Amino acid sequence: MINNVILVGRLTKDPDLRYTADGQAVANVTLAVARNFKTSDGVVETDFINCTLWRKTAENTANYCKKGSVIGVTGRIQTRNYENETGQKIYVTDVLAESVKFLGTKPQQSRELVEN
Amino acid sequence: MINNVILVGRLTKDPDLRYTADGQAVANVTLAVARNFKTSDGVVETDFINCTLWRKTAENTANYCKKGSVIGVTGRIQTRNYENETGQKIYVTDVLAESVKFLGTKPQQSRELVEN
Amino acid sequence: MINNVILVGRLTKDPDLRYTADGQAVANVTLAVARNFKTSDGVVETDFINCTLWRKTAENTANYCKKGSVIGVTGRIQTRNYENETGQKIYVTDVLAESVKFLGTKPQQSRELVEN
Amino acid sequence: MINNVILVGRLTKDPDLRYTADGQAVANVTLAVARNFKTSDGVVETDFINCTLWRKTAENTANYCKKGSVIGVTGRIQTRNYENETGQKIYVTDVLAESVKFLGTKPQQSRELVEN
DNA sequence: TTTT
DNA sequence: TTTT
Repeated sequence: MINNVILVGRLTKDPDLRYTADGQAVANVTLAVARNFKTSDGVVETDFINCTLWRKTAENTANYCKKGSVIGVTGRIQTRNYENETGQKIYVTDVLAESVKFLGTKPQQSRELVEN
Repeated sequence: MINNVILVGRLTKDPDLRYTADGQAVANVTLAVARNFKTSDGVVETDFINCTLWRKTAENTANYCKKGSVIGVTGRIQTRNYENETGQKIYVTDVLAESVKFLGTKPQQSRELVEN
Repeated sequence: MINNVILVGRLTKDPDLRYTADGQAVANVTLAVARNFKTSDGVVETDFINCTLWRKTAENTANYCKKGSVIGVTGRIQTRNYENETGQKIYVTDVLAESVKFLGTKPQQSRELVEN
Repeated sequence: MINNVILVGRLTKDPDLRYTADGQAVANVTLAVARNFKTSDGVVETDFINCTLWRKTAENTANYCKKGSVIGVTGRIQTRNYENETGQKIYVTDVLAESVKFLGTKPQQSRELVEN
């Protein structure tokens, strides 16, 4: 079945790189992605999307990107759930990155050129 | 910023259609999307992805689709959070559908034709 | 740079499988993809999109699909150009498939559930 | 049927803005999109993808972008054909833009962070 | 709360 | 836990 995601957004903090027990690099980042439309009272909201990166992609992103960096991510949505300490079921959704592209770090004035 | 999702999967239950106070139709569905790869022990896992549909898209999907229907969804990831009764912060991620395509209901033998 | 395509459409003819001089399987297919909107005079038009498949993807698609099959393709747009016999420059654009998913063969009543 | 494209690339020249007989703005641009992989002899090739923009999207892109600008485009592939003066059938494929996002103009050091 |  |  098809499951494809493409994001361009800004890192909310430095990538958090770790290694699994068997030595696989893994990093988690959160992308702030401003919406292209406003609420009824004119506010631009932002979605905060968690992404999981593996291996070289994780290491390279940790090396080249930091809080505020603009990156493009392609990947797929993944879901899982677990029970927390209090026995409550917690549902987790994030994006498993297949590729990451570094798009810059400057106070970049990205600008929406569409109107429908 | 860019935020695009494309999914093809199966409804885990009948669409749940409601109306907001001001009369907007809204439906929630969950798509079961089998992964295209197996775990290290050969299991095909499935992601369960919640989608929110509005207006005509919500009504049409509720009319034409049911548990087991295969649909294609394009849209964007949205996130929000709230505090539950016990004061715990709950993070919610789902897909805001922009279009929905009905792709059939049969015991459809979808088959992956890729190998990398 | 980012270049991602997702298509669901119908094969206009049986896949055409060949092998390169060094034994790589390659297949060309054309996908008929009906548009989700009508012309000003109410006609639904169709785009005919050429796709190139390689290796296992080519062989599996040739084995499992035929004229009329509905498939999903993810991949990227590629362009090239050459001069024909009369010295005229010919520009060619097609989709390099990264994955192909077989979605059925029946006279499938795919139905658009969106309206904006 | 599904037909979705997402591109991030660089304008090969200034947008070419025109108006149809009935006053609709339309612009054509070509995006240079470097591939994320090399040929067998280590060359990074580039695809040159024609895009058609309409109305506000056309006008805004013509106003804010120029040769070298990096933009993100979402849209769909469209195909058409015609006979040229010599009676030869010419097939044309381009991307009908649904949204355009301006991502900067600097000699932007976009960098691929993936490896597969 | 999960579909075939 | 949120970026500019």
